[in-house]
Amino acid sequence: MPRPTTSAWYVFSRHFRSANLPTACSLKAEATNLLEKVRVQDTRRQLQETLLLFYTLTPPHSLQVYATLFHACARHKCLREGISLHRHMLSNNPVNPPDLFVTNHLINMYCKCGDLNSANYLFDEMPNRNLVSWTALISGYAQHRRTDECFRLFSGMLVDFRPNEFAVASALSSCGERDGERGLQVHALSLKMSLDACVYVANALITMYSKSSVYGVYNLDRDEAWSVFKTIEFRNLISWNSMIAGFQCRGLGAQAISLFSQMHRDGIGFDRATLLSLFASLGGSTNNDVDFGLYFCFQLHCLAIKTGFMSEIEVTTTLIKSYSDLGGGTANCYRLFMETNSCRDIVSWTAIIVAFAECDPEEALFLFRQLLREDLAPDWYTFSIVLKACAGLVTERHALTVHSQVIKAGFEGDTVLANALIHAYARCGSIALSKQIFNETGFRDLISWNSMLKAYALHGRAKKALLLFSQMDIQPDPTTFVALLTACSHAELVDEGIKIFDSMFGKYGIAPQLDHYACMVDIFGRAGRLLEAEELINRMPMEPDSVIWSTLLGSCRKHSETRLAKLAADKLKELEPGNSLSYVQMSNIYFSGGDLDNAGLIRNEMKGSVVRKEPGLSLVEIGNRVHEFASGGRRHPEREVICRRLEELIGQLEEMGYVPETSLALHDIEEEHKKEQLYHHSEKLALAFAIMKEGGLCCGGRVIRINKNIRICVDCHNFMKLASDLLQKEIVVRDSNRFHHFKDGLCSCSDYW
DNA sequence: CTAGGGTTAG
Repeated sequence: MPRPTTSAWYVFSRHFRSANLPTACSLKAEATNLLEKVRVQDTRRQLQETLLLFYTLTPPHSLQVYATLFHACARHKCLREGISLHRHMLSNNPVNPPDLFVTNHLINMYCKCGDLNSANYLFDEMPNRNLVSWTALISGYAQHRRTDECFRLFSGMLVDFRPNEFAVASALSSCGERDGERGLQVHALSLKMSLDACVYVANALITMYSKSSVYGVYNLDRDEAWSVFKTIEFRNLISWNSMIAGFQCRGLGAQAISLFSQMHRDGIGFDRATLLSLFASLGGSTNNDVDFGLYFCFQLHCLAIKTGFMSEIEVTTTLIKSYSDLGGGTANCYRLFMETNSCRDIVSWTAIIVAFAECDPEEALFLFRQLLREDLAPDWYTFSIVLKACAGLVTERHALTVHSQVIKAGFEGDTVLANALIHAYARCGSIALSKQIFNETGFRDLISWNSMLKAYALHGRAKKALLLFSQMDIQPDPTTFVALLTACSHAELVDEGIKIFDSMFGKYGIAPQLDHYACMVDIFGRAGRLLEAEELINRMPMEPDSVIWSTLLGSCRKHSETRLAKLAADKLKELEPGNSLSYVQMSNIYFSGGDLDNAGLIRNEMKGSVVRKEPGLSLVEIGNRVHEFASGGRRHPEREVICRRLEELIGQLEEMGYVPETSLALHDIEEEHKKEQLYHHSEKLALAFAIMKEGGLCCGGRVIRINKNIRICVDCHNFMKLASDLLQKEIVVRDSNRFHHFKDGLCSCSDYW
């Protein structure tokens, strides 16, 4: 697709680049014309070059030119450039009183760039305002989710003006997820004023209804956004884009794609906004699988390359996000990021850190350090995602560092960042720091409470969680109850759990979802009340998922309940054929029950299939370096020494009464081999390594932290308890499920996990 | 000038 604006710009810039300034200046009239085109499609970089050129031209300039440039600054969110242009205008074209037209542009520019204070100031100082001034300010507040101010402004406007379609549209655009009521009122107002047929209003209605639609099973026939879309007589590109974005924000990727194909068939064409919504809809979709998403992501990526849209940083940024959401590989994301090269900004940096944050937090932090070396200031988006990466690391060292950077950057006390810190400190084992942040946060939202409850649950502090819940001063949501029920299940609080589960709907009107049923199955199951767990599964209003069955299977394993275990394992195999748990657990159950034949059968079945047991991995951090241990320890270069230290330790522990739990191991090999297998579980190797390198331990050498990818086994649990006593050290193990704080021979979980 | 359009914690 040819890009006329680009070629026009190049004619202009050639004269400029070749330093042929007289020629360029003589093109001043033409320049105005070209500047007009700059605002339509060109990139931020081209705007910056245009501004450089503009400053070489002799003033005075027409206000029209300033207005055009302010518009371009607004579109590219170039606040710094906008401010210098504003100053330039004030010193070269002093107009008193300020021109209404240009001031409206200025308000728009400051709004779009996020400087609402300046916009508001200009607005207040205006001797007279028109509808556009009001509308620009309202949409500015709308874009920054300041709903209440929007409606105050809107009512203020109604005093002096009869709203037109733009004013109504901006009022609609200010409605957030929870402002459906107000949205309806504005819709009614637009009907009264006969503005509802106007495409501007209809487009805003599509967006408003998409955002505020109720959750539940999606039904196209009951989609208000869709019914608005269908009735628009003359749809424009924005109508289509808004509808695609509407599907996107409800996670309906397949619908977004099918609307796009219809667009294509109807010959509508598309722009970058279309692509942005489409990519986002594929990444965050719930109604189609990953293969579908990756397939269309790739197709659209090709389309974007062919049509030249990959030169736009926004398109690349959102594509990075989609590929990372769909598991398209961090390497691909990184390649895309590298291609952005010259126009990288803080948002694209944040996107690439997002791509790494969960699967490779260390790489994410490495990227963050690289970012700090650039001339870009991390914003609170960046910090929140970096803290998420910190939560995936072994020690709180990184979280502490980032915390100090958050303070230096002036974001201290920000609720979102406080929430991220609560989460990060808790995940790194420092629940005291979580609580400190929680206490010091001036404004706590639902996520703050949920994060703190979750932190207590993770550390098995059920009583504290329940106490905190009783102090909660806002409406809980489904996540609140997941945290509470998890806490109960980790502390054998069966009756409390039942009470909470019943109160969910009875007292708070929240219908239990799959997560909550899984927690209840866990509560019953761990406590050995397996029949009650089974009964609950049978009367669930929805189909149990793999989490429910693997939870039940785990409980059956703990209480050697073969019949239910077989049922759960079969269901799990059906739902997740690749999950090794259904084989491993079943074989263990048979084995510990002495049924070697069946145990062997299952193991052979597993060997014959493609399913492989997830290898146990433990991470321990020594002297600012993370060391990874796999079961058997073959990977580590210092394996020999570590094994010798471990054997020495085992000898000492055996004197204290440590008996290897060989009966629980998976293998029917020789007793000695079994022991060997157990001895070389990754967390034991990690511990041996940590005490070998004792000098370099963090936290004053008192606490050893180990992160594990799967649940700790009974034997390692016994081992850690005794080791904490022998070594007089606190050992903190985070497994896939929760934290275990071992101290003086005891574990914080009271052996119930 | 004003409707849609990149990164966001549990």
